[in-house]
Amino acid sequence: MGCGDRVHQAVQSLSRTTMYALVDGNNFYVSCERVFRPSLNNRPVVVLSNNDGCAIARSNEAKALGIKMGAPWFQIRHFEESDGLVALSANFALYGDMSDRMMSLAAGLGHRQEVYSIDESFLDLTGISGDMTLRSRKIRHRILNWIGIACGIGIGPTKTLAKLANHIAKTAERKPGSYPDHYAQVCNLCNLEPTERDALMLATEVGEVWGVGRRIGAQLKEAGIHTVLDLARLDPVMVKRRWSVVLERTVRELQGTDCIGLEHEPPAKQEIACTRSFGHAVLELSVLQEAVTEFASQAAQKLRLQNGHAGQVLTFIRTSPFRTQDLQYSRSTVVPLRRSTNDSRDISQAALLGLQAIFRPGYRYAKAGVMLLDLRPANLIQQELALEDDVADPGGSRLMQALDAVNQRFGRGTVALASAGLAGEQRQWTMKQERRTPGYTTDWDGLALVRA
DNA sequence: TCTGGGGTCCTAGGACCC
DNA sequence: TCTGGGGTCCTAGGACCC
Repeated sequence: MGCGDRVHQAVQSLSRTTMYALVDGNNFYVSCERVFRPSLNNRPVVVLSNNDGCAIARSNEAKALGIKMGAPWFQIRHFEESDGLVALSANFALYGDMSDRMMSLAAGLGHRQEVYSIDESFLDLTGISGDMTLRSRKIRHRILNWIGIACGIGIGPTKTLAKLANHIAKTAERKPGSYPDHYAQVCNLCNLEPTERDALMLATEVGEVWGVGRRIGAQLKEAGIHTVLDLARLDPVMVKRRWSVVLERTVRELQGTDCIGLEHEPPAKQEIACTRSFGHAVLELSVLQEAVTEFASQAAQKLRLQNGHAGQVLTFIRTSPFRTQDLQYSRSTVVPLRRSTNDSRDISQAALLGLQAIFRPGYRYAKAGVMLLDLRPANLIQQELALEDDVADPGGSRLMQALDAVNQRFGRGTVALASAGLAGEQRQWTMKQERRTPGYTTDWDGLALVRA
């Protein structure tokens, strides 16, 4: 052991060594669907994005067919005939509800939890005594038994290493022989001898690392860095100079230095977006106006839900980049609000003003969206002289509360702004969803029937 | 014919201002 | 002959994540 290593160890023992777990549901959306339709077990299944556009979740059997993440449905639908592939429209209300249940059980693993995405959470295990691998297997078993979702659990001294361990745990289970079998389902990198850990890093491609995407991955390989071990052995200072401060942090995390840490509470959002691709190409301004009004009101409702105000409204429209034969057009614009607000009417008005400014006739529009920017807490209200309308209902907040309450009780879109147009089939821009499963846990009409 | 949605952070160029 | 520098805002795009 060199002098530098000894100093390093001394520093490590002074500052308590961190330990994180990452709990991640396997093929999450597909697993949620299978809980209520066991007939889907052992079959290739994909869950499709909005518009039934592309695959956003795949069962192991679907992965084995070579179906890639994000594959367009029209390119893979032949597997329906040839291999019995089942495709379902995404049912996000169901997945959100299953997620809540899974998260509450996963929380039992550590003393703090950061819910990172709908199917993943980090747990802080720092300072907990006992066998973390055993403890993780018990939690995993409980989630599988009580909720019906299979998870992979990875443990490491940094979040990036916990992510890597999680990848190993899931891959070892799905592809026997890819890693030693005992890493399947739960992989704890904190327990390993350096030679064991290096062997795992050597067996893993650099592109699997959290923070290394397609582009950076290709650049690294170009530079002769093929495995996680190659990346972990680079000099962080060189990495910062040649690539970026972001990749430097990733390298340090792979070397065991905790640079990211757990988020104690979700940070305040900086923007709220509502964007959609259309079921069919849209040419008329009037149709875009309906869609933009609807997106603006939905974004405003999200904003009210988190008790915020927005200072700016961004509107964008664009053609389909996949239709290379079409003339392309993509523009966005930001309209500042006179005063920050969460009132659907003011926000829609601003969004429509923006649309007016960027709309050009003669294009086949494929997508539009509204984003709320410059967000702040609603309690920081800028005082100004009340206008006549505002005297009875300052800021329109009582009207908006009533709107939200009605829509909460009777379903989204029961009460809407007139410029959003009529609901249902008369709208020319709504998305296709032809393969939707029932809301098994979120809708009384969707309850599963059990026959004795 | 048919290719998602919601986020974050970073960079760069042009317009404009002093 | 010789034409600054720094700041901000806007717009666009790239990279990553799930």
